[in-house]
Amino acid sequence: MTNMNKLKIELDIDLHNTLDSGQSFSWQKISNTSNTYKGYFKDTLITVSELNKCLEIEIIGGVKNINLKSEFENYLGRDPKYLDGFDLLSNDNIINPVIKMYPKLRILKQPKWECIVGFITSSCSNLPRIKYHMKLLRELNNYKFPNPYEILSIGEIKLRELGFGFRAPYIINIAEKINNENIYLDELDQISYLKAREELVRVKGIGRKIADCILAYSFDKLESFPVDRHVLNGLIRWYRFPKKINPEKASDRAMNKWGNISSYAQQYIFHRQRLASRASNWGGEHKKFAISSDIN
DNA sequence: GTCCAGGGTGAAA
DNA sequence: TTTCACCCTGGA
Repeated sequence: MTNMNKLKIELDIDLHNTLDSGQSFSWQKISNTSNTYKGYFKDTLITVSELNKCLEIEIIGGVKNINLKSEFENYLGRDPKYLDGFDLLSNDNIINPVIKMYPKLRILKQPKWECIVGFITSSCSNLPRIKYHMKLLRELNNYKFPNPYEILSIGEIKLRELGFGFRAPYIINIAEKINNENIYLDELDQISYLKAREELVRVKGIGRKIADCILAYSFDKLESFPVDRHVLNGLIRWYRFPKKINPEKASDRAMNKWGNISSYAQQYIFHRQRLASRASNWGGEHKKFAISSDIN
């Protein structure tokens, strides 16, 4: 007898570094030893397991009338190896070893609204806390992620009670905008990266970094190069960007270098920087990356 | 107990 | 261009 709630997808993907390292705030590893993640995909509660060159998905709860296979496959984005300009990355001394280490890392195409709320929430916070806040929003709304209208009825005061702090009015603000302009998100999808970014940055609470994250991780605009403090340090350290360059200028410069594959360049640099700092926290060197191009 | 930083942003100096 | 407040939490 087969379990109707289980299905397989023939994709070879690094779940940990794709689902659970900063792009998305929906996933929780179910145990330290497994390679299984649990979370809501749209409003369907599932577990995803990384098996030998394929994924096994099980529906646990929530909305069930969904074409999970094709929608989840779309969510997982595209294999970067086949994207235009990938050789720019594999020929890069700094990035090449990271690709070798994380060959199955992907950039997601997340549901837009949830991604927007997530990254506004991320400002000056940390991963566990962001995930906790996003979970609270679902719990408040019968385990469906509240749409803009529902966010408005929750209201700023309640959001502050939940711990969103200074981010609460920002979330209300964009909920109002989207609630008033029904097609806003679809329009952003249609226009160029640059126009979409200009539009997002006009919204109070969304600056350059958050706009870039949203465009890269849910709008499939891979020209985007989000610069946070880790990536900024990486660019300065490995690419000799000026020591006092500001994040926006650094992002411009990086986009200029990596063009339409910038978001992947950013992910690899992010992972490299994280590993390097983790290694130094252990008091050791990161041997795998101790190559001649490593400056200082 | 105090201090500080955590994938930022916006307003004022 | 630089500085600072904004919420809240956990660790030093």
